[in-house]
Parts: sequence; C-alpha cells; structure tokens
Amino acid sequence: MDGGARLANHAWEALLRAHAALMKEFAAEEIWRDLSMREYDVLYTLSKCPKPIRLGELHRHVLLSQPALSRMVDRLVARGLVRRAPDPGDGRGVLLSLTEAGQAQQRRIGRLHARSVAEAMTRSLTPDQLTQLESLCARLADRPATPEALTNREDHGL
Amino acid sequence: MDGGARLANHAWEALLRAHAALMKEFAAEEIWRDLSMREYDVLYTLSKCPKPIRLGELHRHVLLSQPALSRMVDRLVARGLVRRAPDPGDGRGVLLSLTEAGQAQQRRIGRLHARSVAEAMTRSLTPDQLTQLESLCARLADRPATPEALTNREDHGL
DNA sequence: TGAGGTTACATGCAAACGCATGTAATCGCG
DNA sequence: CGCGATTACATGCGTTTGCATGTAACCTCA
Repeated sequence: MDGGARLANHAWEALLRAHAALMKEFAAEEIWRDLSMREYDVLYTLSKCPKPIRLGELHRHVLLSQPALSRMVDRLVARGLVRRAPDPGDGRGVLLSLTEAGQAQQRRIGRLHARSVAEAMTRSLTPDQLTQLESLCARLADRPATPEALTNREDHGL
Repeated sequence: MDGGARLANHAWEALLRAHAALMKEFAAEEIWRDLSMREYDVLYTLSKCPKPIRLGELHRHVLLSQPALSRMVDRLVARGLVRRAPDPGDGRGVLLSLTEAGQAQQRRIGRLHARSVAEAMTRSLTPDQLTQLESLCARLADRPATPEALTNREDHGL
C-alpha cells in the first residue's frame, strides 16, 4: 500500500470512527422510544422530498436492503406515519410520502435530535471546521463510482 | 435552530451521507463472501490490538449491542477465527484475540478492501483534503460526551 | 467475612435483517 | 402485436439483532 492509499485508508477509518462514536452517543439518547434511528432516517428522508418518491429512490438514500426497506415501510404505513400510493405512471412502482402524523413525528424527534447533534458537533469543531467537514463529506458522497468503473476497473485513470 | 446549530447539523448530515454512500459502494464489492463487513470490523479491531482485549473493550469500538457482539464472537470462535480465553485477573471477563486463521482472513480481506477504500477516497479528495478530513474526524471521535454531560445537561457550558 | 450492590458477559425471545426468489408491470425488438 | 428480458417491489426463510433478564465474579463496607 503506497502513501496515497495509506492516507486514504486512514481518512476513511477516521470517518468511520467518528460515525460510530457519534452514533453511539446519539443512540444512547432517550428520544428513540417511539421511533428507531433507522425509522427516523426514513421519515427524515421523506420529509426532505417535496413530493412522493418511489421506494427504489428512497432505497438509494437509506443503508438498508430493498426487502428490509419494503417491510419497514409496511410497518410505518401500518402505524399511520407513511402513505403508500400506486404510481399512476408505472404500475410496478409505489409512491411514498409522509402522513400528517408522520410529519409531526419526524419534526418532534427531529427537533430533539438536532439539539444533540449540534451539541456533539460544536463540542469538537469550530464553525469553520464544520464548514470544511461538510464540504469534504459532500465531495465524498456526491461522486459515486460510475457503473463502468464497477465492471471495468481499468478505466479509473480519471 | 440558530446558525451554529444549523451548520453543525448540515455537517453531520453530510458525514452521514458520505458514510452511507461509501458503505453501499463497499458492500457491493465481491469480497464479503467469507466475512460480512461487521465481522470484518471485529477482526480488524482485534488485529489492531497488540494483546488480547476484553469483550467490553471491543464493544466500545464496534457499533453493535453487547449481546449481539457476544454472539458474533461465538460464531467467530466456532469458525476458528477468534480465540476466547478467560481473563486470569478477572473471572468475569473474557480475553479475545485473533487466531492464526483469523489474522490470515483479516489480512486477506483487508488488502482487498483497502484497495476499494483508496480508490473511492482518492476519487473525490486530494491528499491535502484527505489529511484535513482525517484530522476533523479524529477530533469528532476523540471527544466523546463526558458521563456528567449525559446525566446533567446543564453543565455543557464548557 | 459476608450481605448488598455492581460489573461483565451470556441467554431467552420476539422483532428485524439479508439473500434468494416470486409476481406483476414495463420495455425492446422482430 | 407479442414474446422474452428487465425493472420494481413483495415474500419465504434462515440468520442476526436488540431488549430484557439471568448468572457468576468482583467490590465495598460494616
């Protein structure tokens, strides 16, 4: 492993550690009685969408298998937090959106959670550093592997 | 939510997105046939320890409940990858370490995985940016909430 | 020293997950 | 059109997870 690769791996490991440490801290909060963090993640993602989205689209944003997501949506629908409607333009698809109750839940939990997040992040980083971190992470997230790169590993010379 | 809190939440969300995007990419690799990513995480953590560690210590580094970790270790022991020994200094504890086979597995998978990690990270970030990211994430990880802060939320005035 | 409390790990059990596969709708192309 | 291939989501099934609790070793203090 050369220096660049080592650097890259150390950076990834640090990101992983930060993620794990903060997730543990957040998970220990007492705000997840009604909604697990994973469920909140789904509601949050839906809350960010101006209009209903497909299950497949939702799946792109959530770290969960497609069947697991499908069933989690089942449960959220059964609890009245999410609405599942057929897609008029594609009979195979379903369109998901928050119900009123779902929005209310998401906002309620979101307010509490945002407080913890703010405290944890500002505890370690200055506003400038937060801006830098956001920018770096955004780069990482927004440049996924191209489909070609996944099958043709010779092409990644940029 | 004031500006600082908003900034902090945006940074956390960006980190979360980066984590999810890269995890998805790595999970799609074909190197997890013998060992799941979570299992690899455990072996990797053990590989970084010069001497055997307690289950509780391992638990601090892994995003998994204590019972789940205990059983995962069961399975890894059954598969001959991890050694579970009684702690001579404390009859309640167990000391965990990699077996030869466990080390070999970890190294084999680790080499392949490190390649993917390096490609994904260097695809989006320059060496300078990788260094920055590592430094920022290390700060986040290394400053956990103090126990007092968890019970006495009035004290976080730093 | 020994009773009560605490810590470290294991176990019972229901819920949730991933993988493989099924079903139904859409697409592509002769 | 119509037939096979593909896409989108759901379901069956064995495995793994988390929560609550159990068990055993340690620690404290009278």
